[in-house]
Amino acid sequence: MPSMTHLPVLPDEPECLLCERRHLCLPVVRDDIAASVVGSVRAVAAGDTLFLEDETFASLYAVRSGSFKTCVGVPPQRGRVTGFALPGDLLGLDAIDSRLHHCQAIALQDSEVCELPFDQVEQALAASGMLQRRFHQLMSREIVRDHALMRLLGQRQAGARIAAFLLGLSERAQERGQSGTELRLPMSREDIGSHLGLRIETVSHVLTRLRASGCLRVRLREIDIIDKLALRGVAEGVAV
Amino acid sequence: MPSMTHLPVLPDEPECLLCERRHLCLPVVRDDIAASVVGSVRAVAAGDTLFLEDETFASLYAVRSGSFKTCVGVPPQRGRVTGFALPGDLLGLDAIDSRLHHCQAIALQDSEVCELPFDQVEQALAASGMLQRRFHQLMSREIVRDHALMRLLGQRQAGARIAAFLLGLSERAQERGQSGTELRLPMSREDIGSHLGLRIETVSHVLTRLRASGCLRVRLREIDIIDKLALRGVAEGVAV
DNA sequence: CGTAGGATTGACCTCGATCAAGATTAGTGG
DNA sequence: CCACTAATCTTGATCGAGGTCAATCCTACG
Repeated sequence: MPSMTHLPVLPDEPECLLCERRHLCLPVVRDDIAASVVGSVRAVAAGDTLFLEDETFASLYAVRSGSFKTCVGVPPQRGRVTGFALPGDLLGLDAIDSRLHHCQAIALQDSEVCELPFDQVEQALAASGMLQRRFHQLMSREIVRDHALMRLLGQRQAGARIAAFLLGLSERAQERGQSGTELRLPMSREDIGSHLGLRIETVSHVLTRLRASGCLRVRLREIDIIDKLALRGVAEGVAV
Repeated sequence: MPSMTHLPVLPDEPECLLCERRHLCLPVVRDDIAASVVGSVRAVAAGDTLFLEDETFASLYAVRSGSFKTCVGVPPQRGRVTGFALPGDLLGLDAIDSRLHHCQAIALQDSEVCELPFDQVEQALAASGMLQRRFHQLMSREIVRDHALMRLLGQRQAGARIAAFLLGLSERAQERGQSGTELRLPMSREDIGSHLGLRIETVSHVLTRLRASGCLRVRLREIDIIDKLALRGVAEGVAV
C-alpha cells in the first residue's frame, strides 16, 4: 500500500500562490489583493465533522488535503450522501442562501481545510473581477455536476450509475495529478450506495459483475480500471 | 377554470422596480445603479426553445411570465428534465463555468423572459454589494434545490417522489401568490416522469393511488391537494 | 490470535418498467 | 355542430431489476 501523500502543516496564513491545488481552487490571496481573505488552515481527523446540518454559516472551506463527504439527513435511511469533496473543492456553497449549512461535512480521512470567512470572500470578489469570475465558475460547476448526478440517478440501471461514478472519480483523480486508472476510494461501499441511491449489496453485486466482465480489478477500496472504454459503454447504458 | 394572469407587454428596458416578481428575482436595475444592466424582454411561444444545449452563453434569462423546462440530453430516453423554471427564476446559471449552456430551455407555455447580458451582470455585481449578495443567494439556492432533488431521486419509492414534487410545486405557487392547494401543472406527465426518473405510466399509477387514498383530486393537469398532511407523510416515506 | 466492521455472496420478493389496450381531451376541417 | 384525428392520459397484466434478508468471508486492528 503506497503511502498517503501528506502535506506539511502550513502557517495560519494560506499561501494560495504556493498551493499545489491552486488551479482547481479559489485562490483568495492574490498579488494585488494581498491577504484580502485571512483564513486559517484547520486539520480534521478521519470521521470528524467539519460542520453540521443547520449550523450557522460563516465560512467556506477549501479542501487542502484528504477528502470529505457531504450528507443531508441521516444516511443511510432518510438521508443521502450528496457529494464527495476532493482537494481544491469548496465546501459550504449551499449555505450561502440561508446562512445555514444544508448538509453535514464529514472527513473520510485525516484532512486539512482552508477556512475562508465569507464576508471577506465577498469583499475580495467585489474588488477583483478575476476572482469574482472564478468564484461564479466554481458555483456554476457545482450546479453542472449536480445536474449530471441527477441525470444519473434518474436512470434506472445500477451498473450505469456505478460505472459513471467511477469514471467521474477517475477524471477528478487525473485533474489532481494522480492515476486515472488506479483508484483508491476514500469512501465506503455504504457511502457510494447512499450517494447513488443503491443498497450496499447492489454496489457489491455490480462491482462483481464489472470485475467478471473484465472492466475492473477490485480489491476492497483499491479499484483498477482495466477497460475504460467498456466502462464508458456501461455508463452510457450498455448492459453489463 | 380561473383565467391565466397575463402580463402586459413591457418596453425593452426592464423596470425591475415595478416587476411583481421582484422579491423572487435578481433586481438588476436599482435606484443607485440606474440601468446598469440593459436587458430586453423576449417572448417565447409554447414549445419553443430559449437556448439549446452546447450553445454559447452570453446572457442569463429571468422568467417574467409563463414557465420553462430545462433538459439535458434528449428526453425521455437518454436525457432528463433537470428542472422547471417559474416566474422570477433565473435560467442559464449552469453555463457560467464553461460559457456553454449545459441544458436546453423549452417554454411550457407562452412565456416572457428578461435577457440579462452576463458581462453587464458581473459589472453590476461588483458595483453593488447588495446585488452581489442576492446573486450568490440565487446560485446557492439552486444548489440546495438540486441536492433536495438528488435526495429524492436516490429514494426508491415512486409515491414519495411524486408527493414531494407536488409539495414543491405547491410551495413555489404560494411564493408567487397563487393557491398552494389548487395546482395547474404547466408540464406533461412525461415531463414529470423524466424529471423524477419514472415512466409515464408509473406517474399515472401513483396519481391514481394518491387520488384513491384521498390525498388529491386529479383532473388532467389540474391537481387539488386535499390532504396536505397525508401527502407530506407519503413524501417522507409512508406507504400510500 | 481474536474480535468487529466492512465487504461479498446467494435466495427470495417487491415494486416499478414494460407491454398493450382503451379512454379522454383538444384541435381540425367539413 | 359534429365527425375525425392525434396527442395525452389512464388502466391492467406481466416481467425483471434491485431491494431485502441471511449467512459468510475478509481485513484491519488491538
